[in-house]
Amino acid sequence: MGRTVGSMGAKTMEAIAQAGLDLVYQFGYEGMTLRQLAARVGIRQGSLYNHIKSKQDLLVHLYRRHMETLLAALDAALGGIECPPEQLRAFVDFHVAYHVERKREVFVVNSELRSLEPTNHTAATDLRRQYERRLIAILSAGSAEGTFAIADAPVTAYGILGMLSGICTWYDPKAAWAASISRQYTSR
Amino acid sequence: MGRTVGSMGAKTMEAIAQAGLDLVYQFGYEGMTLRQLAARVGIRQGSLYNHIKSKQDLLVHLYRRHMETLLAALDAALGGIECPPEQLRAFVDFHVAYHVERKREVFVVNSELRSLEPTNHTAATDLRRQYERRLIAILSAGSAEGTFAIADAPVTAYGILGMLSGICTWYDPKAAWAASISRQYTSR
Amino acid sequence: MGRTVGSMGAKTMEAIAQAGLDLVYQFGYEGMTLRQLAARVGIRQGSLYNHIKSKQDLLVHLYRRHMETLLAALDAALGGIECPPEQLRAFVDFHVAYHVERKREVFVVNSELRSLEPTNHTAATDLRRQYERRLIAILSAGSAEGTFAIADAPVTAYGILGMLSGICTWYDPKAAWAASISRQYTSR
Amino acid sequence: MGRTVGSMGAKTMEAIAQAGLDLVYQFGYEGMTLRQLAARVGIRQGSLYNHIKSKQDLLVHLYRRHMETLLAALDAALGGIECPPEQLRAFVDFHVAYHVERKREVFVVNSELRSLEPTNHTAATDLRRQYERRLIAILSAGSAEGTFAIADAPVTAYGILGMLSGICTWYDPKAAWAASISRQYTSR
DNA sequence: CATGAATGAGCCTTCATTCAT
DNA sequence: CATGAATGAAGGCTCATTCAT
Repeated sequence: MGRTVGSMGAKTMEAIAQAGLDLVYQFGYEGMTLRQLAARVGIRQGSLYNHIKSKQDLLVHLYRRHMETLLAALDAALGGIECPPEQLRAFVDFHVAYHVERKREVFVVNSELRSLEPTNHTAATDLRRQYERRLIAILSAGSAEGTFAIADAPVTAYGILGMLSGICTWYDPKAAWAASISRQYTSR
Repeated sequence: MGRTVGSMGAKTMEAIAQAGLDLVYQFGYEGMTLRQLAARVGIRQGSLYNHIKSKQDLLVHLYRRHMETLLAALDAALGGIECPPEQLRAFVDFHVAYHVERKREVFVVNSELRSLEPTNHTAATDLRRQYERRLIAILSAGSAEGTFAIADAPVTAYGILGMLSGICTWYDPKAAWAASISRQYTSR
Repeated sequence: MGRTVGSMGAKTMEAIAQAGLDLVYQFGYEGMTLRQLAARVGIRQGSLYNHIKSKQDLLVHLYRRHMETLLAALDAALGGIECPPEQLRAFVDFHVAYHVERKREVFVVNSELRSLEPTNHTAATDLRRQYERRLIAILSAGSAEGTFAIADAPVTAYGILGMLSGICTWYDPKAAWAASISRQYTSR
Repeated sequence: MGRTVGSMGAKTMEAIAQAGLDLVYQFGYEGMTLRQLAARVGIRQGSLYNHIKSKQDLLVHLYRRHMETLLAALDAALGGIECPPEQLRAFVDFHVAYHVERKREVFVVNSELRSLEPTNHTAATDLRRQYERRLIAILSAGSAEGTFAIADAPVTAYGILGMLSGICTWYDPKAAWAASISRQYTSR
């Protein structure tokens, strides 16, 4: 019965990823169903399997997509900056700005790790570690040149990331008080 | 047919709540099953319904139990303190200490709100609001007496709670660096 | 909601096995569906899983049931007979009579081995080997006492079984010519 | 989207039939899938429909191919022989030799009749009946000339065919004991 | 001819829930 | 109170088949 309105060949996968992210954000991975997903995309349930291998595969796709975009954007943000303090400042700026703009992705990535099967869990954790390594490298370089007085670069890195992520949970650029916070921060 | 090892009359409900918390923490509300729960408690699936009305009812129970304990403990922590600055300090101390000790409950309560049906969602939100009101009251009192220079007590309260909750996501009393953080904080 | 006409507790499993055998015989293991099975038993599809673990488990049950009944009946048929020639005659009588009476079971057991998963396949083959060993033992004993002049007991056993099974594929006690065959055979 | 390695124009249908026979033999008609078939042939699933009309059509093709080859080979084997006893001997020789060499086809044709839809079932049965008629004719001729003392040619024919088919289920020319059987038989 | 993507029906299985015993 | 067996709904996934490109 051929192709129907609402399906556009190669763009279908993109639509699946988009709708998938929404649904996982809204209902959780276990809570969403592929029937919902298909309905949002505008295709029948079975057709999803022309684009993903399984429901789990969709989650993996979401993870990988997020992490790879994140890593690429970070590299772009740090590009050309040489001295560690500036790199650190750029890292912090980037991290908060990027994560605050993508609350859905961040929430999904943080709360659905438990739904990844062992193999995929490992792969996802590896990607995250690559991101952490960027910060560790900055801290190590600054420590080596004597600019940063830190005892242990990895431990410090985890501390910084934890605190920054904490910010992302409560900072909402559209909230009433965001303006005042922003003013204080940028007046450094 | 008769009672089995593992079920001890009145203690069964407590076991269900305990195991239920573990499972929701581990797999999420949608991800856990009543089969698993019954297995951990040591009874059959149908027997659960002698103690809970439904799966949703279990989640509600978990929420209520957590919030009521929290409110009671807060009242105990604030009891007898009169001046707002001391109350605020006590609130902060209490909040962090309490939440850091109950990461499982906190995680569940924060991430499974979406799984509460509308009515229960409202009830849970109401309980949380009671907690927030305690802080708002402290801030208002301090503002009224001129000790705190804040523009808007509720907004400030949400900001403080968000930041404190942020801490709870990364602070781990058993982590390598916890000692040094703790030293800095208590030496105020 | 509660128990319905057509389901009688402990007898349900027996009904499942009966209907299951019919269906596998009629449509093959892959060709039958659990919907059909449930319909024939008079319960809903999901209720089957209170009695079997899976569709595969049903097939395994059918195999085991057949083989264990067969082994027990064989032992009963050979009981008390001492001399190998008489044992052999009893074995042949038994084998043909038993298999001709259970064409459905025999067909299923012979044609659905390929649908058994590796582990179950092995288990089924082991049971069959037990049956063969009974015949091998008879032949060996007869050979040892000099009554049978055979070069290799196992090989002879497989030959005999193959030929007897061949008979079961075409001999039909209800067919037009069965009477004359029977007359010839019993006139030995 | 041109043509791919593995598909060679006109030879594709032959490859489909070959692979189809293998798969039906291995998994049964219901158990095999067109995905597997396409994979073995080296084309995509949809491309199969350039060569077969449906899955059922493949099975019909397999049946027809087997039966027509069989009938032609039988006619060749019987060609020129005039006297019924010699014809009967030739028929038996041919039947066993041919079927023993094509165990896969024979198994499929015997065990998948139930998967043929009514119309095709009839057609297949008709072809088989043509084969049987050859034997019936031989028996009738022999009976008419007084060489064979048989009461009913068709019934005798079915009996002979059943027994010969029985042989084909256990006789394996590559088995350890085949040599001795063969010696006995040919020394008639 | 081959392909990729779509379809709808159906499959096995699991789930939360109920209730007679 | 606990149990075993039942229920209906749903879930993820596969299948044969179609057709525009």
